[in-house]
Amino acid sequence: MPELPEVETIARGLREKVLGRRIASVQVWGALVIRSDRKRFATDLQGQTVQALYRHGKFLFLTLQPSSLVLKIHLGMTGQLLFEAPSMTPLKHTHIGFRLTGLAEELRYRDIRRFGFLKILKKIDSKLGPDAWDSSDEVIFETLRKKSGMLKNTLLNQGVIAGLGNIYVDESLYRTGLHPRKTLESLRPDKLRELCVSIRAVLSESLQAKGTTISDYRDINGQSGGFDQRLRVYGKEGTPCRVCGGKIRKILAAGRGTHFCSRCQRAPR
DNA sequence: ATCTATTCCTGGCTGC
DNA sequence: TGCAGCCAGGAATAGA
Repeated sequence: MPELPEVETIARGLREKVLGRRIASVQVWGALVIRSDRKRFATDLQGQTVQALYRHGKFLFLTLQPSSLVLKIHLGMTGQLLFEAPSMTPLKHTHIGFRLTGLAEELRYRDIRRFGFLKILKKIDSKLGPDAWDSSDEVIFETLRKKSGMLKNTLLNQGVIAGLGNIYVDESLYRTGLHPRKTLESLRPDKLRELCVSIRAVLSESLQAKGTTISDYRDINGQSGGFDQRLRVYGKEGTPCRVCGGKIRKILAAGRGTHFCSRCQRAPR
């Protein structure tokens, strides 16, 4: 499932390929992933040049000229952006194809579970908090300092900090020795600082490995990520903690499978 | 303000 | 081997 490092990896690859190119045509095989006016989708995009590509949290924003419209993309759980030869029969669950001028391959959006979506907007919208990677440590620290609630809930909330998903929240909390059900307001400033450092370290390491491959994540070249081997708690329930030998457990928190070390990460109260 | 439950969806896994 | 049932979860939304 693509979280910040995976989406950033995709964004970097995409920029190289699509910036400055004009969208020659748009093929729609499955319109259900389009969350704006479906009738207008292809015609709005055709003839537009991709001026810039931004990532904010797990969202991608492609700004288009001359219309100034914005194509907003979220990959959900299983969304993939792939470059394939137009002659190649689209893989099952491929929904949209973009032909770009001067590019032999076609950019295709594939999404098995269809939790992802594409949307055309008049301008970049943002209900998101500061990006977990692009913002300074100070901004992340100050943002979290003003918040309350359970760590797992708050860190997953994209309106607070944008980009963290289930995997990286669990991994960050593990590294800081914090139980996912602890509250933000119960943390001393130095511990919160430590959490911020852990978040950045996990993201940095995963980005270097080009992300984690869980489910169907692939970058634009169809490559999977390499961070899987560095996961310490996510998907490791029942195995011993590498630090203390305690048992890694899995509970439900914030409606998500939540992994932690029963010894390193003490439950509140 | 914060939290939980629900909806969307399909492939993979479990158990019989 | 087949198949039913369950599980995974990001975002949006309703309701507590």
